[in-house]
Amino acid sequence: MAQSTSESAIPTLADVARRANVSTATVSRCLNNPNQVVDETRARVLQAVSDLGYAPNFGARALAAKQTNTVGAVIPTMENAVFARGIQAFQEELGRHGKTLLIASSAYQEDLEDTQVRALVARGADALLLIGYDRSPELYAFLAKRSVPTLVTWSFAEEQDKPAIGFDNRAAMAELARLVIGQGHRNIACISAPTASNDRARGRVEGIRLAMGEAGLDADELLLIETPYGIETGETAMRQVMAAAPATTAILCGNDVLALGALRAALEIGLGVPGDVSITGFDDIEIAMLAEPALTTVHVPHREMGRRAASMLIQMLRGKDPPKSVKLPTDIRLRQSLGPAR
Amino acid sequence: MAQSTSESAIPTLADVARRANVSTATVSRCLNNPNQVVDETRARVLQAVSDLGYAPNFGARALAAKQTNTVGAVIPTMENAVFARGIQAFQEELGRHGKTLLIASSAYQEDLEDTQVRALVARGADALLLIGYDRSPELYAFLAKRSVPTLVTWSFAEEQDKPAIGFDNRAAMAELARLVIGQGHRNIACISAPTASNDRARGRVEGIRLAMGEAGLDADELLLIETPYGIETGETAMRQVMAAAPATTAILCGNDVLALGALRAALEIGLGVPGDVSITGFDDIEIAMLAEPALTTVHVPHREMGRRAASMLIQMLRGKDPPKSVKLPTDIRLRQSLGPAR
DNA sequence: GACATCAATGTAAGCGCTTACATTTTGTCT
DNA sequence: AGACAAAATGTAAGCGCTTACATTGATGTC
Repeated sequence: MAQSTSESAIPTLADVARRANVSTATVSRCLNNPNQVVDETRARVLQAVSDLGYAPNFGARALAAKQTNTVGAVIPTMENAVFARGIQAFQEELGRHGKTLLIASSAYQEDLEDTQVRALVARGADALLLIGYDRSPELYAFLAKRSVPTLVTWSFAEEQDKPAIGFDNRAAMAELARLVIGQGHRNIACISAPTASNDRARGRVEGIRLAMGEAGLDADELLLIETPYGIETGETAMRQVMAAAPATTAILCGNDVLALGALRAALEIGLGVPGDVSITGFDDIEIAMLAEPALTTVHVPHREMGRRAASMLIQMLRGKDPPKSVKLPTDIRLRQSLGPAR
Repeated sequence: MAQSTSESAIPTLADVARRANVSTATVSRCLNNPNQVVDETRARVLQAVSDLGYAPNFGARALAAKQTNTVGAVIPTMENAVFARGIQAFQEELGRHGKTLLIASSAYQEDLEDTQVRALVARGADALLLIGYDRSPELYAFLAKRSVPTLVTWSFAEEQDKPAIGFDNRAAMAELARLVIGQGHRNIACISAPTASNDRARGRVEGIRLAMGEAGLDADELLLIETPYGIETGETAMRQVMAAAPATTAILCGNDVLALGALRAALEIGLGVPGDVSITGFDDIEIAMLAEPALTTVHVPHREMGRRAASMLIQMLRGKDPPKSVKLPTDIRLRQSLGPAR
């Protein structure tokens, strides 16, 4: 005594077929191409499905159909509201097309990202969303070999040939830096996320240097502090900046969270913002506007990016010609944390 | 001409076996129980694996082994920093035990949660993490039938028998409300997330009513506005509150984000906080401390909750006796947004 | 009425892996 | 050196599903 319709074990396609008095093929068709099956039969099958509480076995399905309707994404962290938002939009759009999203996080570690990408592929991700360009050639080669459509996002660089949808971190930050310099600031510091294997952070720093150069400042004089993502770390970095270079009047931060930390540290130290020092961020997360003083920052269309990334990936999945990369516009949100140099 | 070692197709176990001159069983063992294989053979196999760029097919593996080392989680949204943080910790701990996390989000919709849970199970999730208790009996029945270990989190209620790790939303909010009332507030309003199918939100509202009752206030007089998660929605709700009941002196919000919105609206309307009205939150997200004035709120140990949830789930997976539910302590963070009634 | 056509359904061959069981190799003991 | 146990490896049967191909039966045509 083993298999039987009434067993309490997990029901399979065959159980459903038996109960509905049809073949497994018909059940399968009911589930995947309902209109290939005549109404009456379909009703009977669906009834059996619900009677039994049947749910298809994903692994078996993937194995047989050689596709999973699953898209994978590896993001540096979920704690960053920015990724969270973009990914949420990405997921919503995917859902609209019947695709499921698998998320993994790399904790900002390149080797972990490598592992996660492979895990996602092994899991059958039909396509992948990756943040930024920076990763080992081996990984790219692996992806190419498995021919997994891959879309780079949160970054955009003319010189890269991989499909991407993002924005020009360098140009956006340069624009902001020009504004800062235009306010008379000459002693500038930057608090950035670690730039190793993070082209976005690197691009932003480069943007500052670019604007400094244009203004006749010595870009090498930029005081740069790299520190992991976090309000606390931003605070600490800010203290270091002011200890190392008390004459600093403007601190451009690589992202809003770091900027928020810097802001807090400034107030704690007794520095007025923007009276004594100006502080800027990047990303324009919701609270940037709520900070006291409100944070001048670079606004990025995260939700749009997420949504369009999904569309592009779906298009790639359909085997269309590789889509041309998209550069999304960013714009500066001028708020109180930036003022003229003292 | 089709299959062959040098084909550019995706390599399978059989390809590896052929190249290493062993059987597929040996390759499988090398990958799963390395010490069952003699060193020399293993080296040869591993070499073949890397030569070929082989990665196991997850679906096939799940199908054959009947387990996936995957844990699923359905969260209401990723945009809420609170879930993001807890889940991040959850994932880290799972990773330490060789498990992978699959995340799905329900957008705060009960039916979507149902769908997602089933999808996760179909995908082979060996266990599930769910937020709060509220969901249909059918879903619970389904989970029981498939015998998927399930852990409820972010909530804790004595009267529930499902394994859970969380905190007592009602008691925590009641404690805060007592403090507010202790400051002389009598005209109290609450801005809450929608309470339908959200026992956490409901518990928090109940907590306020409880404290009001204790203090001899009429709990029915509590002005309650329900609105989705968001700073903007919090702002709107705050305006409604003050329009409907200008005498209100304290607004208890169901979460920090709503409170931040309320705070902003208050300042816009020209109300001093806490001079004219006091505002409190719940969750103690990072920015609660940074708001101006800093937000009085209930601190919740999210990371610890996530970490311990992972441990519990792993224990459940090992088939240990069902773990007893855990109630984590919360504590009030008194900050400037709460002051005596005017 | 015989036959072609087409829609609905059935049959059965895998998909890539794990694992129980069978077989071979190695090592140990007398 | 032979016998035997243990270790290493091989063989092959599925796991639950999709799908190419085969079969059946209805409908329409001349």
